[in-house]
Parts: sequence; C-alpha cells; structure tokens
Amino acid sequence: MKIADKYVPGDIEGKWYDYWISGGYFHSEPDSRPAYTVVIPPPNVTGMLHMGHMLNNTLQDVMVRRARMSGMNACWVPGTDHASIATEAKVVAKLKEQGIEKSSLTREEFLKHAWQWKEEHGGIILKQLRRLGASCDWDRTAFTMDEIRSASVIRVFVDLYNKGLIYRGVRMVNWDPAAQTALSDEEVVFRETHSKLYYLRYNLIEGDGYLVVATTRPETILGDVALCVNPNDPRYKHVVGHAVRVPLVGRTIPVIADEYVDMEFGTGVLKVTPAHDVNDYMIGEKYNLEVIDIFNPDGTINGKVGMYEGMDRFAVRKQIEQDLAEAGLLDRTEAYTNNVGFSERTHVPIEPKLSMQWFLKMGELAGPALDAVMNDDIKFVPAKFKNTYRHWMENIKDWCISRQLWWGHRIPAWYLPEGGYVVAETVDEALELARKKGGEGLQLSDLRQDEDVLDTWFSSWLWPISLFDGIMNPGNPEIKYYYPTNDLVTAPDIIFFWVARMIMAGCEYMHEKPFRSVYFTGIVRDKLGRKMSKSLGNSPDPLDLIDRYGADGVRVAMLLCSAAGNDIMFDEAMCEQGRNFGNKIWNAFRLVNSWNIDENKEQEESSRLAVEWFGNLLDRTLVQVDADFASYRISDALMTIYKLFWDEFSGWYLEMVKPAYGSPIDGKTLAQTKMFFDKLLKMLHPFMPFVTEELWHGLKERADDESITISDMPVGGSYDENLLARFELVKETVTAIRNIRQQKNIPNKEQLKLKVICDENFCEVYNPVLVKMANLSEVECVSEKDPAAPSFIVKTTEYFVPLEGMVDVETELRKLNDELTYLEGFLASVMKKLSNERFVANAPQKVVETEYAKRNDAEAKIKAIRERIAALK
RNA sequence: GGGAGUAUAGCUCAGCUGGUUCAGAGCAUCUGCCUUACAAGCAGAGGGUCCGGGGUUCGAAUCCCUGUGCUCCCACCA
Repeated sequence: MKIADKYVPGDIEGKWYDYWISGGYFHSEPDSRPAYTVVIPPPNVTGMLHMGHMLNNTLQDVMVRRARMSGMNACWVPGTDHASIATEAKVVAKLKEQGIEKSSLTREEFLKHAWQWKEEHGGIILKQLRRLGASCDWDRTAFTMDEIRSASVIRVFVDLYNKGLIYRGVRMVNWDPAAQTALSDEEVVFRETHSKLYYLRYNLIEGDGYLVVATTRPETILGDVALCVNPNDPRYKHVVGHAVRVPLVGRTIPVIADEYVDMEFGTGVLKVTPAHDVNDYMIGEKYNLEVIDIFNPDGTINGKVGMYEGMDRFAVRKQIEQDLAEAGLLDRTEAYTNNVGFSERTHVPIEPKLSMQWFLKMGELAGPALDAVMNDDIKFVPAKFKNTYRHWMENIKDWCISRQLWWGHRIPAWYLPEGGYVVAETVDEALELARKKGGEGLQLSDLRQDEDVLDTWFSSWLWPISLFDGIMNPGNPEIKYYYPTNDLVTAPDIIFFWVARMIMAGCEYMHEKPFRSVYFTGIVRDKLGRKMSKSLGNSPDPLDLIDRYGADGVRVAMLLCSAAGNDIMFDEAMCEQGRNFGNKIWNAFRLVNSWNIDENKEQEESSRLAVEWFGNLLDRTLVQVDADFASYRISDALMTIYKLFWDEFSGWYLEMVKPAYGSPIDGKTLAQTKMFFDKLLKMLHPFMPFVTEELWHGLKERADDESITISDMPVGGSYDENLLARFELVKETVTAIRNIRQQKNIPNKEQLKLKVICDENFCEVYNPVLVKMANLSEVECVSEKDPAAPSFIVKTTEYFVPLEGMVDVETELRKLNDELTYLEGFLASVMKKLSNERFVANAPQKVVETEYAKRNDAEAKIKAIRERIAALK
C-alpha cells in the first residue's frame, strides 16, 4: 500500500472506521475465549460529546482494544440513557418555542413529541463517539427505554414491591418547582448562598411583649403553626405555653418547648413550619401540629391563607419584608451566609415539600454491596474512593424513586375506585389482582394507573444486567458469558447515583458483582484549573479538536495527563504533542519504507548489534507496559511506549541500521526492522488506532479481512539486563563525542578518531556502533593517556579524541577541576557514611556494599582526573 | 461542622516496602543545526529549600507530629 508523504490525520481516519465496521471486528458473540466486557456509562440520549466523554471513552477504548488483541473476546456495549428530567425539560422548552404548553397536552400527545425529539436528536453522541474511534459493538446498542430495558425495569419494580422493599408514603421530599417533580437526595446540590437573616416580631396575645424569631425565609410565616424554644432557656421559660400572633397573618399559635432548639442560634426561638422544613416537620409530628402547605407545585403561593396568592416565592419574600417593616414587625435584618439546596438539573432552589411518593428501602440492599467493595471483590481505582463509598453506604437513606414527569418508565401501580392499589407488570395482571381485592365486577376502565414515572437511575442501575437481558431472561447464554463485566470507567461524581446502585442491583439480581473493577477518572478542567462548562465557554468542542489534530492526537492528549482519580488539567498544547507523535510514527515508517533491499548483502555488525539490543529493549518494555496496565497506569503505559518509539527506536535504532545514502539495506536487517515496526504499531494501536492501522497496512500486503484491531498483541519475553546496561554506556560515549564536536565546532561529516584506555567497563564488541553513530575512523585501545586530546570518562573508562591543535588547555583544566571538586565532595559524603560505625553495623549488607563500590569508583575517577590535570600542566 | 485527598523543575505529573532509578519524566525554555524520514524535526544544555517547622532513624521527598495553602465528599442548625 502506498503511504502519503505527509501525515494528515483527517485523510485516513474516516476510511478505517468504515473498514472496521464492515469487517465486523467490534462485534462480539459468546465463544470459547474468555470474555472481556465493558458497558458504556450511557450518555444522555440527546446529549452532545464533551471533554469528559472524550476522556472516559478514550480510556475505555484503550482497555477494550488491548483486551481484544490479547486473546479475549472483547465486548463493549454502547447505549444511551433517557435522562428523564433533562430530556423532558428540553422537550418542554422546544414545545414552548413552538407556542405549545405542556399543560395543554395529554400524556400521550406529549410522549409522542418526546419520542419524535428522541428520534431526531437522539444518538448523535453515539455517532460522535465513532469519530473518536470507539470500538463499540454497535449491533448491541441499547436505550434505557427500549423494549427489553423497559420490561426489565417494570419487572424489578414489581419484584421489589412484592418483596416489601418498595413502599408508598407521604414524606418530606426535595421538590423542584421548575421541573415540578420530587428529586432524590443525590439530585440536590448545596451551594453557599448569601442571603439575609430576618428578625421577626411575634406579639404575645396576653400583654404587650413579643418574641423575636430569626429566619431566612420570612415568606414561610404563612405556614407557621407554632414557635419553639429550648425548655432549658431561662430567657423564655415564662412564655412556654403562651400564645403569639403570627405577624401579618394574624393566626394565633402556641409557644412550645423542645430540646431540638439551639439556644445559641439567632434569638433561640424557632418558628415551626411543618410543611416547608424537614426538621419542623419532625417537630410537628411530635407535637401533633397542623401542616399548612402554602405553595403550589410551581413555587407560587396557593390560596390556603388568602394572602399573596399566585405570587412567586421570591417575590413574596421581598414583599413580605416590606410589609413587615411597614407594620413594625420587622425587628432588623442582617447579612447571612448559608447552604441552600439547588436542583442538579434545573438549578433552581429546592423546596422541601410534603408529598406522596414511592420509596425503595435501601438498608438490606446495601449490606452485600458494601462488603463487595470493602473486601476488594470489586476493585476501586484509585482505592481512596472506598472511603467515600463506605460512608455513603453506611448512612444510606431510602431512595425516592417516583418523579412527577411523563418521560420515563411509568410506575406499574393501578388504583382501585374504592381506594387501594395493585402493582403488576401488565394491566391485565393488575386487573386480575384488582378483582381479587375489590370484587369480580371490576373492569379495565375502573383502574387508574399511577401518573408518575421512575427515577432515571432506576433503569441505569440495572444496565450491566439488562444489556444482556439478564432480568427478563435470567441464566441466558449471554448473561452467563458476559457477566460480570470487567472494567467500569466512570467519573466519581456518579459513584452514588450509579456505581453503588449497580452493585446493589447486581448483588440482588445476579448474586454477583456487576464488574470486577471501577476506574474513576478525574474531572476535566482547563489549564487554569477551572471546571469546563458551557457557561464559562472554556470547553473546547471535541469534534473541532479532532478536526484539527486527528482523533489519535486528541486521544494521546487526553491520556498523557490522566492519572486515575486526579482531575486533569487539559491544555490544547497536549493535542499538538499527540499529533506530533503521530507525525513521528508516520515519518519513521516512510524512512523504513524507502529502503531498497539487497538480498545478497551481508548484515553489518553494527546492524546486528542494533537488532540484538532493540530486541531486548522491546521485551523489557513489553513487560513494563503489562505491569502498567495491570495497575491501571494507562498514562504511564503510553509514555513508556512513546519514549520507546521516539527516543530508542527512531533516535537510536533506526540511525544505527540506516544504510548509507543511496545504498541498499541487507534483507535480514530490513526484515527484523519491519518485525519491530509491526510490534510497535500493535503496542500503539490501543492508544492511536487510526494511524497504526494505516501504517500496519503499509507494512506489507494484507488480505481483505486483515486488521490490526484483531491482530495479536506482542508479549514480553526474557531479556538481558546486562546487555541493556552496557548499551547505555555506548550511548553515553556517543553523546560525549557529540558534545566534543559541538564544543569544537567540528561538522558531523568529519571523521574522528577515538582512543580508549580499555578497562572492565569498556566493551569493544560495540565498536562498530560507536564508529557508525559518532562517525569515527577507528577506535583504538591504548594504554597511555593523550594529554593533548580532549577527553571524557564514561563510568570508569577514559576516552580521548585526538584533534590536531584543538585542545584548549584553559577550558579543559577548568572542566576537569569542576569535575574533581564534585567528585571529592561526593567521595567525602560516602566516606562519612562508611566511617559511621552505626551505619556499617545497622544498614543491610547490600547497602553497605554499594557504598564501598561507590567509594572505589569515585577514587578511581579522581585518580584519573588528577593524572590528566598533571599531564595537561 | 465532620471526613478524605493533595503540595516535588516554569507547566502537568512519576517517585510503590525509608538506602544507586533519589532528586526523575514529558512538555516548555535556552544554545547550535535546513545532517539525504520528520523544523510537527535533529544534537546539546540549564533549571528544584521535594510547602514551612519540629521529631523518629546510622540514613527521610518517603514514616510521625504540627502549621499553612489548594481540592473534593458528606452534613437540616432556623
């Protein structure tokens, strides 16, 4: 295959993705190989690809591609999430643009619009993932509201209900007045808010005294039913049992006493509003107080009290402040900072509200799920998240699973005309149950299905099971083969929403963990450390980056700065580095590809040595990379290969085997070089799938169904550590000679002579390499120093580069003296250790021995330098 | 208010069980080079109070205490 002269990522990437798809390389069916399964954290169906997705999916793809090449049956299942609140909000907004109010539509009409929206905008994100190179099994693409997944959700709901784990009840919930639905505790985010503390006067009914109450929410006086003080508070003992008048409202309410009240806070008097505060609700229950709900679902005031009706909660606050002041009932206000809960989705302040909701008891489910993580049956990477997980699991609260929305899985509960309800998977079953409960005469039309849908996470928590139909069809061959999955890659902010709940569902429905390990990525930030967000406008468009740097380049960029669990500071410059690396690989290929072969030519000794060395180095690197992957150090693995390719292979190996300009290369060396190239491409492929596939096809003729994606990942073998160490000395020698060239301004073309005082650290076997890499005419073993020649020492070996009249004695002496000073200091520190009896006595034998070795080396070097200085003088 | 993490070169980060991998890597910077694959490159070089202060030890970037900075999670104080 012909390779273009210039590396232009855009020109090759699309082509290969199509090739992979038509070859079916990403499709998986159960077979005799071990399975390697990854389920994608399903993105919102109408979402757009952002940098977080890029990081997350690049990591998954690297792991999946590597597994696929390592003899495993890799299966990466993609899909999308219906994202109840987010999607419904988008559809409502869209309809509003068209002049349609949600309230004017029936449920069926609205859902029709929603599905239409989903068909139009849904799954764009999955197409975008293809640009990235994600090797998902697209034949398995799922959606949390498709047939199997929906049926699974309903079955699990009915099952949990029948087990007594799901119940319905009136509770104080987090109410989102914008979406007009209840939220789970996890969907509420607390933010520090600057507000005011209002001090209100409650006049006593008897006499003309008053009590002052501090509150942040004066509008809730409409729902006040009592004042409460601490029974031990001497200031207020005399008023307990008396009555006061609610400011403006005029209602008479009692003053009660309860130790819950903190005497230190505010004035030590608490107003009790059971409908609009969780703690007040508990006090209300305890003292059997009335509950006055003053809000409509949208956060406006209702007609119960007959004041401020229809006004928004925040407008009322302002109005009431003014009215209180005018009535002389506002004692004072002061600035105050407190934490206010906001809706994670709609970003409006949450209203604690009493309402009838469905809940799932979590206590029993949490036990086994906690154990699985704490005993490392499920491995968290990094492990620090185990703490977070444990804390949440040990303090878990019941999960509010109902949402007052239409887009989602409708709760399979049907109400009977005479009260009561039944829970069943289908309406027919419901009718059957209903007849048993409420009489044989009941008809379908008598049943009324619950209006609410389930929390989105109530479907996602089944994802690793429902993707393989393990709920509806337990024990089927697919679930048996693919479950438990291997690695889950996700962000730590959904550890409770998703990870914890999947583990609970796995333990409950499979009696087995859903995945073997969880890799937590960091949050992608910009280079200033700010979270990337739409509103800041600091998030680059991933597709734009791909257009400019290629998917391979962006993938490398993401990975280079992504230690697990650490936030990643994304800098576009990293993309440039990634693209440059692709370019490097490309050009190395072009060089190898340009060589003409002469089958009759003997292999040069320098080439033979180069092949021997690089083969060992490759083995060592493969072992290293294996270890990196085993401990999820993906970024390190890439850097290891990066340096292997750029520095060792391109910088050293290729230069060593490169034939002289215009001459051909021997067959043996070329074959071995191409073999190395093949292995390097395979090692790089999980990280940079496109450029490696292109060049792999360029390496030799391939059959139509061949692809690097399904080739075998090379495995590391044994290697000669000593050989590698010796070679490092050769490289040091070459570098030293290059330095002399640079200092003396000697062009590379000019050949130099090298004299060596051979000792045990000099290995003349490598002379051919020295000759080639440093452009030497000869390497001569001598016993006499050459005071007239520039010299250097590698380890303990002295080298001289004879140059006619080019020695600058001054500079040479200064250099030598500098080195001498350093070595003498070094020796002194070693001697200090060795003369310390306690060190010699207490330190391990090995450590002491290395100190002696250091001393001997240093002494030898010092001696050599002294001699040289003497000779120069 | 409770808990966790983190602080190492200009930047992003390695440094695992204290000791030749102990002060490292990549990028950036500086100095030479259009050397016949690559200037998206090649050859070199410089750069650090390992956050401050104590301690343990023969020996501390590493362990302990303490202070400071940053980050995150959890929590109803009106």
